[in-house]
Amino acid sequence: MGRSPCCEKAHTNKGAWTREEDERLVAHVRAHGEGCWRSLPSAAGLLRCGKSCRLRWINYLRPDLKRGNFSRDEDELIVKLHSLLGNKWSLIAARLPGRTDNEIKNYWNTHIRRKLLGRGIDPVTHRPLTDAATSVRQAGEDGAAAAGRHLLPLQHPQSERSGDGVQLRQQLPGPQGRHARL
DNA sequence: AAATCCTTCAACCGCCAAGTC
DNA sequence: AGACTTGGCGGTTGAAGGATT
Repeated sequence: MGRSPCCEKAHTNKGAWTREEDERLVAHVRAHGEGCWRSLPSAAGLLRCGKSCRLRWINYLRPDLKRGNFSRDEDELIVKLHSLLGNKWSLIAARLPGRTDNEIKNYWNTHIRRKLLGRGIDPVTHRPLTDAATSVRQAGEDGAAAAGRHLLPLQHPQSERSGDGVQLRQQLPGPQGRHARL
């Protein structure tokens, strides 16, 4: 289709945000709200791509973020929601006030997933590993040792993106639809 | 004390769906 | 109706810091 790039990459900064960039972004959003992310960088005097600004705001700068360690309740809720929704991190995040999809995704991959594997539970199916022959085979290669980074591609393939777990979502209260947010 | 390995998490990438013209 | 733009999502990467050897 020939999409235009989201920004002029040659003229944007990448990598970690500086304090000054954070301050500019926060000041701009406070003054103008979360408007058009595409035009925000130039309006705010930032050499960043709009996507990058949005991500930085949502995952780090938003004032209502909780941050800090996950409580036991949150931990259990994430597992429960994941068993219902799969890797729908934004939907899971919508039910955890003050948490972001990125934060939950990271927490899942670094903590919960390993914990479930340690308990002999398949983190994909949420069933005992011995029950799911295929999963066991995968987990054998995967193993607890691989619980860290570069995990196996999780299930819920592309096709599910379009389906989007509508039925599952209807079982739960709260925001609905693909763009349900906090 | 230095080197190496491991873990964490902020940030990026590519894709898709919705919205607009 | 369809081309195009934009926002948003999930997967992945890589730097930084901690743990281990």
